[in-house]
Amino acid sequence: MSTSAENYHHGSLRDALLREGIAALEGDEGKEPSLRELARRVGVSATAVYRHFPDKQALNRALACEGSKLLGNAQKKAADTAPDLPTKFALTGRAYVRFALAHPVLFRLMFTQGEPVELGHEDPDPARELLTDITCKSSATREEAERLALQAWSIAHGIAMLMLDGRIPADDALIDHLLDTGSLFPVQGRSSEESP
Amino acid sequence: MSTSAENYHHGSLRDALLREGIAALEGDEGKEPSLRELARRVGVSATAVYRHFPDKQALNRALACEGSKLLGNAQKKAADTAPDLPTKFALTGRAYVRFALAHPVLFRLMFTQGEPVELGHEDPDPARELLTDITCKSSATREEAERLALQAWSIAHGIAMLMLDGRIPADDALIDHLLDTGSLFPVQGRSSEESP
DNA sequence: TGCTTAAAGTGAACACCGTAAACATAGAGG
DNA sequence: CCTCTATGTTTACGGTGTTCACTTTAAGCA
Repeated sequence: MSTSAENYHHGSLRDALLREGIAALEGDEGKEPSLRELARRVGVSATAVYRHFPDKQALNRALACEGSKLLGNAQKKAADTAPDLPTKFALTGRAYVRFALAHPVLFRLMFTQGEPVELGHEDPDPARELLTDITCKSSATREEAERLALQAWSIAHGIAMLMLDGRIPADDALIDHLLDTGSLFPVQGRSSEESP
Repeated sequence: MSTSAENYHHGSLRDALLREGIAALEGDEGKEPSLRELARRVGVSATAVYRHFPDKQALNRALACEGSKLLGNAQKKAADTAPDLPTKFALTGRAYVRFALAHPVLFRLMFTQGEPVELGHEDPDPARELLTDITCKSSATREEAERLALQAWSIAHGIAMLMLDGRIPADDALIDHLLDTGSLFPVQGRSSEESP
């Protein structure tokens, strides 16, 4: 009797905390749940959490990690529906901003954590990996590709944050309008007419 | 004896709170000071704050407002040193990101507030005003100018946030590298061949 | 099988926090 | 001079993250 069920010692508290934590973050309440509140929901004493995470920040980091995976999946799914590279590029950015708007608290948490989240052991943020992957194929030099990736990331992140903070109307059309850099990013118009 | 000195009834608590608040936000401690801590620094009981602000969020909004003025000044100063429009555009963006890096807690506070800060009664964010002012002079249509302004704001804000969150190295050279949109934003190369 | 042991969960306690309510004081104005 | 009101203080409540000493439980070894 020790497969993975929730028994006396609750079995897998860690997983339950992460699950309930993500659920709470995605819920409509605009605030991240307190440690005690989370423990309450899982049906466990507050201090039990400390058997699995050294402190609240560590819990948050784990949740942020979970969020990064979700974002990565959303972007990958979006990219897969696109036929060509420019479309992939555009849809990836759109998915990024939409994810932020769909899960505001989680998205904020993912970036508010002190250090960048280390997902697995070696591989970095899947979102970023996908992005550089795309730009690499459409730029001459590697430096140019990296710069393009960072610029694209910055503009998407900026749009997301400004919309989250109510500085810019969180309008779907506006997302595309701002992300459609048109003449801006060369990747948009270069895949078919390569050499100038 | 009631000019503006700090007397028995402390005179101008409101101003003192704002002053000490900004000082605390600009200090090296990476955390925004608690209401009680702030009151302690000013030498007043915690609940005295509530005579001047309905709650902590209101205090924060006032501090954010103060911060917006500081940012506006920094940008204006940067813009004034530039001879031509493209340079103004570039230096404004650079000042924005540098301000964020120089005052991380304050900058975050300015945007984390629920609603956008209303500075005076009518006039909006001075930073944004300056920006649209610049893009208006370099774009054909008003729509094009607004889009350009929002895109520029987004990329600067994105860079600032990503650097603040440790996603991107907070490197001065990198700021310019990413902000130098070069072929990206048309305003860069248009001021000399524009017909006024 | 039974004993030991370490992992996992508990409750009480501490120092904070934001906020509310009742009370105190000082300076202004009739 | 005496009152009134703006501004401050004390006390108190519920919430938080975290520590500590304690109990329970399951697993491993004799």
